[in-house]
This record gives sequence, C-alpha cells and structure tokens, in this order.
Amino acid sequence: MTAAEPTTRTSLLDAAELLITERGFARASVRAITEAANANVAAVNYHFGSKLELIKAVIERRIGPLNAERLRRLEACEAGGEVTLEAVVEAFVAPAIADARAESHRQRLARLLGMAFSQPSSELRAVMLQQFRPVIDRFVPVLIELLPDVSQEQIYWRVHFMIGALAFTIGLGDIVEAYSDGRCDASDMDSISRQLVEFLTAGFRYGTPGEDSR
Amino acid sequence: MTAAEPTTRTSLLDAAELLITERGFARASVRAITEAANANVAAVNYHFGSKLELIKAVIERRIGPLNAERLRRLEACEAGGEVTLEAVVEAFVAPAIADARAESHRQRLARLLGMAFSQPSSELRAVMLQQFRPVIDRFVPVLIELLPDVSQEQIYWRVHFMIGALAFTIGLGDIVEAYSDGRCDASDMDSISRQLVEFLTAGFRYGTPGEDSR
DNA sequence: GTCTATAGGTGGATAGAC
DNA sequence: GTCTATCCACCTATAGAC
Repeated sequence: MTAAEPTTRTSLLDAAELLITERGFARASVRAITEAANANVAAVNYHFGSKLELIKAVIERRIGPLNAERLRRLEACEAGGEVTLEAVVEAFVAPAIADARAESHRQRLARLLGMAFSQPSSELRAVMLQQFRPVIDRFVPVLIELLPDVSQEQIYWRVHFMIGALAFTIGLGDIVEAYSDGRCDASDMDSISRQLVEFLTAGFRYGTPGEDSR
Repeated sequence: MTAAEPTTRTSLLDAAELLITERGFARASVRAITEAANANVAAVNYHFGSKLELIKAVIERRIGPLNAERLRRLEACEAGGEVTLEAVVEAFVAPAIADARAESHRQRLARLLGMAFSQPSSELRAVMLQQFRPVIDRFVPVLIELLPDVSQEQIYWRVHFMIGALAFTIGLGDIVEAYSDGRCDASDMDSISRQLVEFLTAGFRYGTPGEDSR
C-alpha cells in the first residue's frame, strides 16, 4: 500500500487487459499473458486461481473505479444544487470518455466493457450486472424526479439507450472516421463527449411526443 | 433456386449462427457446429474453406437483407413524399427490431451484429464496415437535408449514436428487465421500437442547444 | 513466489477411402 | 459430397523441485 511498484499480480492484470482488448477473451491465452507480463506460465493460476478469475479481476479493476466516479460526480451535482438533466447525463457519460482518453489505452476500457457485455458467457455478464447495478439504482430515481412526465419504465429504457450509445461510441469510434471519410475525428474526446451529452439529453427530455397525439 | 430444402450448406449456416450467438465465435467449434447441423466434421472445410469463411457467410447472410430492408423503407418514404425525421429514423431502426422479433432467434441477429462489431478481429470488422457502408451513405444525405442547422460531422456522430443504442438494445434488452426488477418487458418489441425511435428522433432534432449560449 | 515439466484435453484442418 | 482417421498446434491447469 506504499508505492506503486509493479508486482507480478498487477503486471498480469495489465498484460491481460491489453491482450484481451487486442484479441478478445478467448484468444488472449494464459501463455501470451504471462509472457507479456514477464511472468511464469503458472503465475496466473497461482495468483488468480484460473483464467476466468483473472478476466473477472481485469473487468472489475476498470469498471469499479469508473462507476465510482459516476456516483461521485452525481453527488457533486446534488451538493452544488445544480441538478440539471444535462449535468446528470454528463455525470454518467463523461467519466467513461475521460477514461478512454487517458494513457494510451484509448478505447481499451470501453471496448473491454462492450465486449464483456456482449459476451454470451453468463459468468461475465453477471459480473457486469453486479458492477452496474448500484449506478443504475442511483441514477434512475434522479432522472425520474427530473422528468416527471416520463414513466419509470421509459426512464429505464432511455438509460439503456444511453449506455448503448456510449459503449458503442467509445469502443468503436474509429468506425465513424471510416464512414465519414475522415470528416469526423474519433480522437477529439471533448467534442465527442459534448455531442453525446447533448444528443442524449435531448432524447431524455423530448423523447415523449405530445400525449394528445395518441 | 426452386424450393427451400435444407441443404448441408444452409444447415451449417443455421447451426453456426445459433452456436455463435450462444457461445461466441471462439467457443462455437467446428465440431459442435457440424454436429448440430447433422453434418460431417469435414463439411465446414469442404463448403466454406475454413471456419472464418463460414463466420463471414453467417454475418453476411443476416446483415445483407437487413440493410436492404432499411434502404427499401427509406425509398418508400421518399416515394410517398413523407420524408419526416421520424420516418427516416424508423426506417433505420424498425427493420432490425422486426427481425429480432421474428422466429425464435429473438436477439440472435442483433447480438451477432453487436458481437461482430465489438470483435477485435479486423477481418470481421471489415465485413461489418463493408455491409454498412451503403446504408450510411444513403441515410446521411437525407438526414443532412432534414436538419440544415446540424453540421455534417454531427450527423455522422448521431448516426453512430443511433446504431449503438439500437445494437445494444436488441442484443442486450434482457439486461433492462434485470435492472428494472421486471418493470420493463424486453419482449415487447413494438413498445421498444416506438420508444427508441422517439428517443433518437429527439436527439437528432434537439441535440444542438441554441448557438447563442456558446 | 517462481520455475520446469507434463498431464490431459480441444481446437482446426486434411488425406484418402467410399 | 460424405465419411473416417489422424496430424499437429495450442490450450489450461497442476505437480513438484527450487
């Protein structure tokens, strides 16, 4: 708990994260991970018990702090008395994009997140559900209060739409560069974050056409 | 080209699709696929050349018709003279959700789509890009015309947000059921489609706050 | 904690008979 | 086109010396 010397354990986590985002869960072999970490083949089993437990640890190490930051920002909003819809959406979106910008692992976290979500493995999806649960439980009531004309059910769906747009955007932003023939810059995180927040805020606020039309 | 008798080739495609969406690309082995298709182990290599080529064929078989339907619906809008923003968004969203409802493979197509997108394998991502390119190229100009105050760059990003929300929703709708403690029904495709179209339409239309505020 | 060696298994692919 | 038999690369996990 003193300094940040690279233990074998953290080296394994780093190497695993890198290789998983590069190759996927299945093709990131224990052999390759231990080799990249300058550790022994048996190190994964010694430190984590199995490859699956290592993967879980990789996911939890990233998603945990990310979601904690989301909660922290939401609480900062409430403490400041400025609980606008836009601020709440930003509290959810911005930490993920900020994290994607940090270091060299630009899309790594989000791709990891997206991969873990879309993985059919029920084990990994359970980890994701467990990690996201407190965040959803905290954000939804705030959104309900901010949008009294929108039903609870609709709020849940819109939160889901938000997560989808966010995960897809960070993990696969480079696709837009290809489609737009370079007109869009997937590395301009500030612009992306702003555009996404504005888009989602509008969806939350105006996503219910006049009730009289039904 | 006469009837639809189940050839070995199509049995392999069906079995591969099912197993891929259940287990993922890596864990859907050639052995399991051929067994499920009541075919011989060597059949995959005989008919497709390799496992990778089989996977590509599975993706193309589903995404191709889906995107063709999107183009067809967009053209129907234009022919009818009713090119509203909502109709255009619906032309993009509804075919995917309709397909997800058909047969028993509820989330299969979309999960396949999401998995193929988030797969680090550059081979598969190239297939996805190639399949989506004509759709993007067709929808973007229409959206530009409908939203003269929104820059081209922003349109591309919003289309990206739309795809993300859509893919995530169809592929992982059951997550919402868990988070909402059953308040949301992920099998009510009509409701989901309507809500998603309304959410996205609002994002497209009102996603740009007044310019005077900057 | 780290290493070597190896067990024990599954993967994709193919050769060659039918 | 279909089958069997087989090759061989690679994987996870562990036992046991250091």
